[in-house]
Amino acid sequence: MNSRRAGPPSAGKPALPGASPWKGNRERLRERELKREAVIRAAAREFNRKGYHNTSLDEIAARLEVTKPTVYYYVTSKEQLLFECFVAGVEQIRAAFRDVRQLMVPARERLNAVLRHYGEAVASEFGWCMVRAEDQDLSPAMSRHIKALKSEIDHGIRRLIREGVQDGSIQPCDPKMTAFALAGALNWIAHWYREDRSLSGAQIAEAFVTIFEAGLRPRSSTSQVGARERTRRRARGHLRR
Amino acid sequence: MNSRRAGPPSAGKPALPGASPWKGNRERLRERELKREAVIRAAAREFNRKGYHNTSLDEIAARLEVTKPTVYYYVTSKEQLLFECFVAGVEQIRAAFRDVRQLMVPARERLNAVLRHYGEAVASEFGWCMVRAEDQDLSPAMSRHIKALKSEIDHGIRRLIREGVQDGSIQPCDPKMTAFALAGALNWIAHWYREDRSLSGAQIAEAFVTIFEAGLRPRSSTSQVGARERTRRRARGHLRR
DNA sequence: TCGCCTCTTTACCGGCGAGTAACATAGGCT
DNA sequence: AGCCTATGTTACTCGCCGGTAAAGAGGCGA
Repeated sequence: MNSRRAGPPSAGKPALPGASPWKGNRERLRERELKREAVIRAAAREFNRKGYHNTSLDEIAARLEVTKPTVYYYVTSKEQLLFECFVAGVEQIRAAFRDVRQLMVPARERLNAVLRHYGEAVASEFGWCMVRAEDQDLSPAMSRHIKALKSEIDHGIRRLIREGVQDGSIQPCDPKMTAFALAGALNWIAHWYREDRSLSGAQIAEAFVTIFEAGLRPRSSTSQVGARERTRRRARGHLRR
Repeated sequence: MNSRRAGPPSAGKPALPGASPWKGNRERLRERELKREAVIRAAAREFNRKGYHNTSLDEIAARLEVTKPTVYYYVTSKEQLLFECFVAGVEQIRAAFRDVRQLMVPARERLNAVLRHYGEAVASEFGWCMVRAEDQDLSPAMSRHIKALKSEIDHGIRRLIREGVQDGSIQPCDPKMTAFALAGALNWIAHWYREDRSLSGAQIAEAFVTIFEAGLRPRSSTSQVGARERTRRRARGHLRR
């Protein structure tokens, strides 16, 4: 799957490990990797702007001011390009799960931390690719791979929810549906965030976490609520746009 | 935009309005409309299964056991097909807003009613098309049209939220972000619902409404919560899949 | 100076799929 | 019969785009 060409072609030199024969080699591999990443980021940006199917490799190449075969020098196919973008996005979220594991706080707060990272990842440049990488667009092998990664994240969220219900920090609820609701709300950010960038990814994530925590129904802190709800007759023509 | 061919070709008969000259005409127009709808539904199903770009008009035609030009007899382009699917889905939601307008209940309950319909619409056969109709895939004219409809729904939700905050039935919150969160969670149903159909659309919508209402943080009804949160050290290797 | 390796280009192929032209069939209406 | 309209079909066009072959261009070691 990972198709970096293997190291020295066959026999470069008898090694001499410390001081380098193959002097500039390290340097070159580094540059190569940088270019490869540039290709992937350029692809992510174009996919984000115009969608996977509406973006041609010629366009991606043009953005980088090179030609299509150059792009193919760094990746093997358009599909792989999408896949790499997806992985780049998902990796941020996996990292969030790892970070959070050692926090000694109630599960709800660990969940919140993950959701914040999640939201930021979705708002990042790879967000669209991560969220919208469709199994339908990919070969069976890649499709399986992507599904596995998505499922891992989904189950990570469900686990945190379950733990939260157990330790009392989360309202009893159906972990599966709740995970779908949370992830869905956050995933959807990718759809509207490019139009409306008035807030940063972190701000949005924070706002969402607040909403998730509180819920719509007023908290009883302000006396009993049900009684205070005033049913008003709405004026006609109120629904005009 | 609406391209039904206009009524009688030019001069059919001098009218005679009661008993019909043009006898079977009514009948035929009706059948025509049925076929047209069948085309749109077939398209919706295929788009749902394989995505817009991965579905060819030949495939849609094959599903109907006709040929591509027949499809073109009923619609003018693939784009229009997507658009009609979109409208079919959105119309269900607009209807929900209309229905709810005359309910004499707190805004939160009106919002919930809309969200239930919304969720069912997304889980319906047109859900995917409605949610995923991308401006990027459409001509500027259609794109504007779709954006307007989406925006109408978005603002409808925001309005209900604002009203709920005012009448005290909804927790004070940012209407815009809250609307995005709610709509996003529901929209996302379209992504996972075709894989996992263990629940009906209505059941899912109901579950989501419950989650939105309650929020994650436990309600204080069960004594003061913060104190009960037990911080547990998680065992190593807990994150294994 | 020569050969080799890395990177990039120019110039092409092949196929898929949207959309169309033109012809075929069926069922009235006159 | 003869015609007209509605409905489908067969058989095509044509542009786009993913992917590739093959040929430079520069650098570096020998």
